[in-house]
Amino acid sequence: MKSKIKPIIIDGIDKKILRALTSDARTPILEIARNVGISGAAIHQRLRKLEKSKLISGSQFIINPKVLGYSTMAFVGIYLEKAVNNEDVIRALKKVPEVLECHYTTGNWNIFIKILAYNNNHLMQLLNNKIQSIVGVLRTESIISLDQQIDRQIRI
Amino acid sequence: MKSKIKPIIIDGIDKKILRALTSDARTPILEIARNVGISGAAIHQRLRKLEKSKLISGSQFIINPKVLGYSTMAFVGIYLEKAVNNEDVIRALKKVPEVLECHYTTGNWNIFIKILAYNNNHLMQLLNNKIQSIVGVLRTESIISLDQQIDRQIRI
DNA sequence: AGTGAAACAGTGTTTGG
DNA sequence: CCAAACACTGTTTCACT
Repeated sequence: MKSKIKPIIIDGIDKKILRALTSDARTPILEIARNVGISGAAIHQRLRKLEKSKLISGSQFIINPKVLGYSTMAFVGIYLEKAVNNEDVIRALKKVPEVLECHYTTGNWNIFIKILAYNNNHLMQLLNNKIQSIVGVLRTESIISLDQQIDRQIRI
Repeated sequence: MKSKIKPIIIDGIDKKILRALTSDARTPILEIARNVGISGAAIHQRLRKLEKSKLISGSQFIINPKVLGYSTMAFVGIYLEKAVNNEDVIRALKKVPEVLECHYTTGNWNIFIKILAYNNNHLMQLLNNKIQSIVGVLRTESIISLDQQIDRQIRI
C-alpha cells in the first residue's frame, strides 16, 4: 500500500529556506533568519512543518565518486523472464552497492538501473557476475555515460 | 581541460565520518566524535582533509518531489542532427528546470536525460514545447519510470 | 602528522508571550 | 511570529605524543 501524499502550500519564505538548505545543508538557521528577515525560532518552526509534510526527506553530504576512482557510469536496461518474481530481482539488485538507481519502466525493458564502476572492465565484471547472474534476468543493454552535464534537484 | 583527480586514502575513521554525514548532513561533529572515540578537533581536521580532496562536494537537503505534485519521472533519449553544436543543446536543456540529469552517451542516442513532470500530460508538453523544440534535436524516445525502487549514493 | 583538553563565539531549540 | 534563555556545538589554540 502506498502512503498518502498530503499536498502542501509553501510560501516565499519557505522557498528561501529550502533554497538555502538544498545548496548547503549546514547553512546556519540563524543565518537564513537574517537573510529572510524573521527570527530563528520562526525558521525552526517552518522547518518542522516542512519535515512533517515529508517535503524534506532528509539531508546528506554529497560524495564525489570520481575521487574514489569511479569513472564509469552507465544505464542498463534489463529484460526479465515472464515467470520471475520482480521483487526477488529488486532484492538482489539492492545487494549490489554499485547500483545507484533502479526503476520499473515502460517500454522493452522491465527494469532500468543506473550503475557506477571503476572502469569499463569493472562494469563488464559487474554485469556478468552481479547482474546477469540474478535469477530471472534474461539479458541487459548498456548505455555508458561519457560525461554528465547536469545533476540537480527539482527547482524550488 | 579536465581538472586532475587526486587519489585519496581514507581509513576506517574517515568512513565512519562519511557514513554519518551522508545519512544525515546535520549530524553534530561532536556526536560523531563520541561514536568514533576521538576528539571533535580530530573529526574537524579530517573533514577539512576530505573537503580539500573534493571527495565531499557539498551537502544538501533532499526534496521529495512527490509532495510538490511531481508524479512522473522519465528517461529520454535524444537524437541530434549531425551538424549541431552539442553545447548549445546542453545550454538549452539547463534552462529547463524539470531536467534533472543530462548525459552524453554511447549508443543510438546522443544525449540522455532524466526529467520530472507533474503527470504524463505535463511530460508530453515538456517534450513537445521544451525539448523537441531545441534547435538540433531530431527526435526523442521516452522511458517512463513506473516506480523507483533504489536511490542512493555509492557505498563508503 | 595526528591527537585531545580547554576556551569562546555562535548555534539549535524551547518557552512564554 | 518574536525575544529571551539555556545547553550544546563549531572552531581555534596549544601542548603533547
